[in-house]
Amino acid sequence: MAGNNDRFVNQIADIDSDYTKWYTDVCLKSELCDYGPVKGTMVFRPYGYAIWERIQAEADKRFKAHGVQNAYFPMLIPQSFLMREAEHVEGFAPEVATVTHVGNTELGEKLVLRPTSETIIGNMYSKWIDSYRDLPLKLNQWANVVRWEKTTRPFLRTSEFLWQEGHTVFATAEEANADALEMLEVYKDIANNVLALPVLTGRKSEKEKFAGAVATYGMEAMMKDGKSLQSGTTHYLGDNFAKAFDIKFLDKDGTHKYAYQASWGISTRLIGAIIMAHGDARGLCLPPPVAPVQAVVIPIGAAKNPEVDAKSKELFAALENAGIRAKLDERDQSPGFKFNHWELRGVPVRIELGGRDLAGGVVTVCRRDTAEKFALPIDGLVDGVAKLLDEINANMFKKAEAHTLSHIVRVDKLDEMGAALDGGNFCDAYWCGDRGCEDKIKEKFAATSRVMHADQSDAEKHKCVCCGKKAKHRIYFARAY
RNA sequence: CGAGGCGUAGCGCAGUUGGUAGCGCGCAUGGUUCGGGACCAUGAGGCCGCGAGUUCGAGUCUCGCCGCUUCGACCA
Repeated sequence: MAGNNDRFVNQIADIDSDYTKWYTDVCLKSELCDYGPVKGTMVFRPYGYAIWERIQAEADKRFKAHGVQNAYFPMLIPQSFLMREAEHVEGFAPEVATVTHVGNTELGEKLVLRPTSETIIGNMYSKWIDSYRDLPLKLNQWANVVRWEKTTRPFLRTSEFLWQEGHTVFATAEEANADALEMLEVYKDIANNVLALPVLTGRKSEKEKFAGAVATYGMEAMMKDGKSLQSGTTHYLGDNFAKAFDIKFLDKDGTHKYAYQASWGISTRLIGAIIMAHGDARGLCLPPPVAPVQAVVIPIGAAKNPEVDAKSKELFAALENAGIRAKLDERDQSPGFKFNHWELRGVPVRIELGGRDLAGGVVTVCRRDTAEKFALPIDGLVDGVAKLLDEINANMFKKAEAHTLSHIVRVDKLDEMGAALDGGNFCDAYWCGDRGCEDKIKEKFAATSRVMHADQSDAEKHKCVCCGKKAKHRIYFARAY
């Protein structure tokens, strides 16, 4: 099924034998992105950027519903800002790029390219917040950030990447922590319903926590190779940054208090998640809500059949008018070429229209997620396609969820972990909470703790998978990107 | 930053014992085609990563450098 013609079998690497190569092939050959001239940087091509724009639109809608407004803060941050929060410096220092010169003149205070904006936003918030009446303050920015990573991969890890970072401020610790948890649910909603991506959500271990946070919560998605991808994080920052940046407000009781903060982010890494969770031997498979092209109309034999030509134009216009992102492929290429072209690019629905269809008053429809081909009547086609798009989205989620659930195994003994991980599984395990055990598991199996299980009720009845002492948490261990 | 691999056309590669560069895909033009990657003809496209050395002669041998990449360590 993969290759109709031997010549093209190798257009993208085989997904089963070389997943890594398959991934980069899909990224590049479906024209999502390209490598930038500077190592580790990535160019978003229009097709890839369009996916990001869809994610942005869906996220903004939800942020707005949570009272969040968009704003923008500068990319250049005084180096000293980064130093103010001890854990924060330590965590980010190794990967921060610094601007030292302008022309030939050395700068008095060096500037860093933001690796994240807690510091500069904290600096501004301290000016803007005076009273409890100014709270809560909920801002979000869509921005680029720079983190100079050693090894990079398109979408998953690049020296510069695009994301959104929400920064919220509250009068109380409870509200701030609740915000971090609420936003995690928003992210889960986006993952599930926009990206058809099942995720595990929960609190992260101290080791995996954001540098400067009191608590970090994350959502983890399982890729087709069984590795986990951290797909979004929310942080309860306590008053750590408030103290570092002097964010205080005069409360109702007339006393000055430090504010409590949360921050949260999702990035273009989500596009990598889509690729790795849904892609197959034919390439990309895009969930309809983010697909730049949801349905492609392919006329067959239009050059010799004016009716086909006219009808395909008419159907295309009808789809567009109904708000379906459609495309009419009238290129002078063979149908098979076009089929493969759009399948590689993950277009959810293909509509074939030829003389044979026309005679029967139907079109031939092929859905990308299942490869099923069937006829749909031309009358009412727009509704049929709209329904099909919803169904595809639901099915893609179901399929990914089934894969995820069937690849989570309970592991009670350390020596079972290696086999479980090698089999592409997440390990559902109990853990004593000690960093030493996490380190040991990392060293032995190259796996890390991902997020804590939603159900912690019986954790203390069990023993740590690593050291055998009384467990504190139920948590997932997995190999991760 | 440690260990391996690789640098030849846009991409993927071949290049025998040293003799001045080839294949497939892609691209361009014309024609025939069009229900799963069409075919024919013609054509464009190369600082063989860079720099030294050996040689009458280097893509090929030697040394140095640079770049990329896979696996580790570090991370959204």
